[in-house]
Amino acid sequence: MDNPHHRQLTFFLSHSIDHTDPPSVKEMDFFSTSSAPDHKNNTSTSDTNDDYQKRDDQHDTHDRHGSITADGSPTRATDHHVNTGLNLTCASAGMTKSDNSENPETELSSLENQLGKLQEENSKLRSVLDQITKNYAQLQAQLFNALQKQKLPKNVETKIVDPGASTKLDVVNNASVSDEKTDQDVSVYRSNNAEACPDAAEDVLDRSSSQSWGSSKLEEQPKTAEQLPAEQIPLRKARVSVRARSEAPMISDGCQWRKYGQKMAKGNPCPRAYYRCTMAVGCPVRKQVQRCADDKAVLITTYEGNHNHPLPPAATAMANTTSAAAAMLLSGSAAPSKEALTNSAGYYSSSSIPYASMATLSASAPFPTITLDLTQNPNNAMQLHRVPAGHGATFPLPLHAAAAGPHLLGHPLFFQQKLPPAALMPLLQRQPSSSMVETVSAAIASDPNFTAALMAAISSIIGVPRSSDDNNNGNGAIPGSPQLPQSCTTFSTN
DNA sequence: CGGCTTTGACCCGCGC
DNA sequence: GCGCGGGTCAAAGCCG
Repeated sequence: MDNPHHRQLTFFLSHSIDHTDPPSVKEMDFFSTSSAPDHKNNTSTSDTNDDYQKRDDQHDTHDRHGSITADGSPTRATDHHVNTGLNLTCASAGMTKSDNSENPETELSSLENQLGKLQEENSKLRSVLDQITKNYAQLQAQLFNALQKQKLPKNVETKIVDPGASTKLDVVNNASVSDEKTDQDVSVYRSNNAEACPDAAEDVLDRSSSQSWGSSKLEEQPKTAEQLPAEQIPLRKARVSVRARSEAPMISDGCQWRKYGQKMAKGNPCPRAYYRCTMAVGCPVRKQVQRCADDKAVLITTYEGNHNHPLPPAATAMANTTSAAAAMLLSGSAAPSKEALTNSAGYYSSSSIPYASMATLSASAPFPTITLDLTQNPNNAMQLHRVPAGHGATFPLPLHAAAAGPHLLGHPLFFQQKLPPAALMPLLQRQPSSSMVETVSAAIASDPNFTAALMAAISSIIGVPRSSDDNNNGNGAIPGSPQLPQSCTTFSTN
């Protein structure tokens, strides 16, 4: 459990921050079980936007630095619901019981002193974050320019896209030989993405790379009236669905939505609501919100399209998350290797793969859909959600075979229908009404394997072994950074 | 009054 | 061709 984060921490320190004197003690505290009580017990329900924003900011900071013991606000630390896997705690380094036992005044001043130091450190980290944000914006612009150049000749673009798609199909075929529907499903998938709409895949990727969630307006090239429809239509062929437990009628993802329709879906007593983004005129992003027929506590939110405007920080995490998922879906890099597939073909037969991911392709799926299932708690993550036979084939599609700790690792990615998994859910379960943004981002951020897979996806798309320079929320573009939410923005949901 | 929700109608794709 | 279901439109109403 700790290892992945330690790796993240180490990586970050070695690449981005000017730590003249690495605060090893503080880092130790982060992962120290003794000083980091299980924050699963934190059950704060205050979830105002303000709180959310704070946590979001804080979370970003943790994701990036992993070495923040506190941000100067112990209460915020305790309010932090997101299981980042860092065992974050408000306990300060060196604050032991023995220290508190005598000389209350001395102790108080000591605490204040420590608090001041923590606040100072926090401000430093924030300034670092600001710098990273700026760097990110620059890199994003550069990436966009590079992608634009790369896309110009269509055949070249196709060249980039097709290998990924074929790889994916091959992988699927090999991984699901036991399912007779596989070929059919694959064919459907292929037709949906290549034959029926030859430009769909590349368009999707185009959009993904140029119109990602939260992408800056600076990146938005003026589009002609003819270009827009051509881009948008294929774009909406791919979707990212997020399943989460929530009592709220709609998860708060930081965006502004306007409801434009509601329908009763067949087979589900709960109506499906249709929303479109209203944060910018003409934003093509839409989402569907519907409760799961089987479990009404589960809210299924399906995102479609890419924002054509900057997103507020609170919205970028979700955007990044869905972008990453979509990127993996579209790039065909979700499955790193056939070997990996083979190894996990037993559906989590080994407990050494706590949260293996899997994917399904459905013949009934009108478009490729990737589902982030956040409804599973770690204890259930091993359970396999088999897609009903009538819904298509299910193939294990491990995004990572590495064992993750019993926390937030593993992101079940389902291609249409559910792909169970993951370990993200305990958070939402504890705070059903809270935003998913932090949960999702925390989970993904905590999974270097997912990030690695994403990196592969990105590489397959742009043909450059680049890691993470795209982050709409201005998250630091730390090359090779395992913090997925900070790295996947460019290749977004469709 | 502007923005949002509601809701019935309409369009379109798909399967039979 | 027809029916069904998903998705969208747009008028009407509501609300701050």
